[in-house]
Amino acid sequence: MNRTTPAKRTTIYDLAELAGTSASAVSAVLNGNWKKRRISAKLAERITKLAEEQGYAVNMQASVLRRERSKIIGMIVPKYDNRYFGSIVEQFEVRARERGLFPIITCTMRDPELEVEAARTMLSYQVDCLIATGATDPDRIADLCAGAGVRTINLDLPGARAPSVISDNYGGALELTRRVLANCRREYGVKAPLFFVGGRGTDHNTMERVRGFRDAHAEAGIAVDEAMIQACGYAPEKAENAMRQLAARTSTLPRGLFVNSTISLEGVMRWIRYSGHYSDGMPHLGCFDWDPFVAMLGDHIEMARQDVPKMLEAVFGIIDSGAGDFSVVEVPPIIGGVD
Amino acid sequence: MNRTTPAKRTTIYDLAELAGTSASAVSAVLNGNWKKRRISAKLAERITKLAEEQGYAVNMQASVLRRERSKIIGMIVPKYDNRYFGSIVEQFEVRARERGLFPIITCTMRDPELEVEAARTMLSYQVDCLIATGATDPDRIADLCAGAGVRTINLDLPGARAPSVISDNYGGALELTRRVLANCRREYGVKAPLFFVGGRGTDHNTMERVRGFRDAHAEAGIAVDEAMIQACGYAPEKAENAMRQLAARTSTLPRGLFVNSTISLEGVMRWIRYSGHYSDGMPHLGCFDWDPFVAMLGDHIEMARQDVPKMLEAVFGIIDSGAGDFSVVEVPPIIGGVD
DNA sequence: AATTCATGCTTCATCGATTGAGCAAGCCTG
DNA sequence: CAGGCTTGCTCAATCGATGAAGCATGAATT
Repeated sequence: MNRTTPAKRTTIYDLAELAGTSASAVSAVLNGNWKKRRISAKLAERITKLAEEQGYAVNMQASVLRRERSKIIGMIVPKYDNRYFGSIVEQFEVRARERGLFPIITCTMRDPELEVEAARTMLSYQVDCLIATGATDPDRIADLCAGAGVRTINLDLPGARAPSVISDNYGGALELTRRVLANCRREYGVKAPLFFVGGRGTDHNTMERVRGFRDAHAEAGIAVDEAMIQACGYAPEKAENAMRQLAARTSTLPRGLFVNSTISLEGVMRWIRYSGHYSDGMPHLGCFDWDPFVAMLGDHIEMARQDVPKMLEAVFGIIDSGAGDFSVVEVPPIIGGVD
Repeated sequence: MNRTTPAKRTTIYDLAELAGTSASAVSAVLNGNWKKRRISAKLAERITKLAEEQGYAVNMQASVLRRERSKIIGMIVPKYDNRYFGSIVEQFEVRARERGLFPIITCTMRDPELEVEAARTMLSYQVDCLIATGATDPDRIADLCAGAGVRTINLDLPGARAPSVISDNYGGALELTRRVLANCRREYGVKAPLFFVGGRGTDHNTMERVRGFRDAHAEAGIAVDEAMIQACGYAPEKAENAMRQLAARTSTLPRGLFVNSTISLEGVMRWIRYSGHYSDGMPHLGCFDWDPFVAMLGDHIEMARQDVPKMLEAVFGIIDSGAGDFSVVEVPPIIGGVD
């Protein structure tokens, strides 16, 4: 099709020739600072019209190369398979565009190697700022960026070498656990510990949630055995497996579960449906994360919905203010049952 | 922090000086074609080591500016709020990286203006190829790209001026409708039409699904009234509203519904839960799209899961082969109940 | 000894946009 | 009418990477 005419793109030089002026004037007009450069309104208009007619589009590579700031903002994100990360990404894009920044996002499939690789690539593309969302090793990324003089902000999981914006995992888990314990007491009259399943025992969020989980039990005067806490990973299969193993070693299953993400919940629910256990009645569930369909699964479920708008507001607050301290902002999640 | 030392990035010139050689040699070594350029293995190794030590990263803007192909591949996508688009984006990234391409994705919030704006921006960033996913006006985008000599491929919704990869909407809807009709007949013994809700009446996919819906009814000898087809838009609120209106004008609600996306289903389910209707028993549902939690909502639901891996295989097949004809590839969705 | 050839580099123009410096013409001002 | 100021532009260097062309050096061939 276009093989014959390789569609040479219009440049400012082409426009300059057509307008009988210099590339410099064209550039000034097209990037809006023609007043500063004392270009007449007449010429400005002529150039603008020509550019439109010719379907001119700046070559960002050339433009970025010359300028000192690229106005590109990067984000790395683990997955796109749940509403939490989905809305983070959506809001990130909206807010970036509002500020005239160009967002580039890359998904690292929860692979630590890919995370670093992705960060490096983004630096190659001259991002002005990089948001590391749910990164396994945020400090490694912060170091990489510091070496290139690029700002980093951690989101969802905190780091020590850049400002962080996270959920109040402790507070959220504390309240969530309280509610599920109360639900169990109300319906079944039991005062037994819940089973904590999902997440990585090494990550900050999971540790904080476990702490909240423990404290809520302590408040209620319920002892929690080590075996009742299985941070087996986030994947559905892993959570499903943890449930299977739990069932294998206890005669009476717990009447309440604390599930550490919707993704893990996927596995838990699958197991509940197909294992035949809990046929005498659904256990009370608490899920640290929100999903609209989970909310419809029944009245036995409470969720902690992380407050994505507030979190992103905090992130861009840091960006806009240029704050440099490595503090951690904790945003309370919204706790509720079926909405 | 780095305010004092603006962290001047290392360039090939810096490395050249350190290695006592020329920038040209450094470039040749670092981008791998030093054999072609007859650089000695000794020098190559020295430069490589130095680059590593200095934490050198190519400036892609400069590199892309110079080369004729950018190896950047763009995708525009309507939303990240459902599993379908989420997995499209994930797989797109994986496959792009496999081919040494740099994926950039942008979400247009189903806004036709933003779609065009986003396409224009991507062209500015010199994408080699643009995938328009679920675009309202794919041909407009195709024209823009053609003007810049950039390939486009339509995904999810077809266009006339670029190759397209879509689901077999007709076939999927036909089979889905058949199953829901059969379920209704089995459980309730009724031979009444389903209610079609969600989607945009103007888009190809919805029209094809309506066609499948109609043909399945015709097969079963069931007449379908115009009012039973409400392509009211995708948003949950719109679907919820359509249900409300349906209930307001009929005395007996249909025993089966065809819901045109999980997003619309969100609204439908909400209405079912809170309106008080259907308290005598859930209607049989068919949903054109898949979600793991929807699959757990009960045994009254059938889903058409669009085959994302196959679709992306087709997309990259077209990219790899360089095919130029504007044909439409239709990939059959996977139909099933609770998985 | 003269010529050819391979090897291992360096030089320099180039991609397109940006911007500091500079220049010419017109207009005031004293 | 000389000197200064404003207006409206152009020139040319620059950002960093790339690759065609060219230039030494030494080895091989005639």
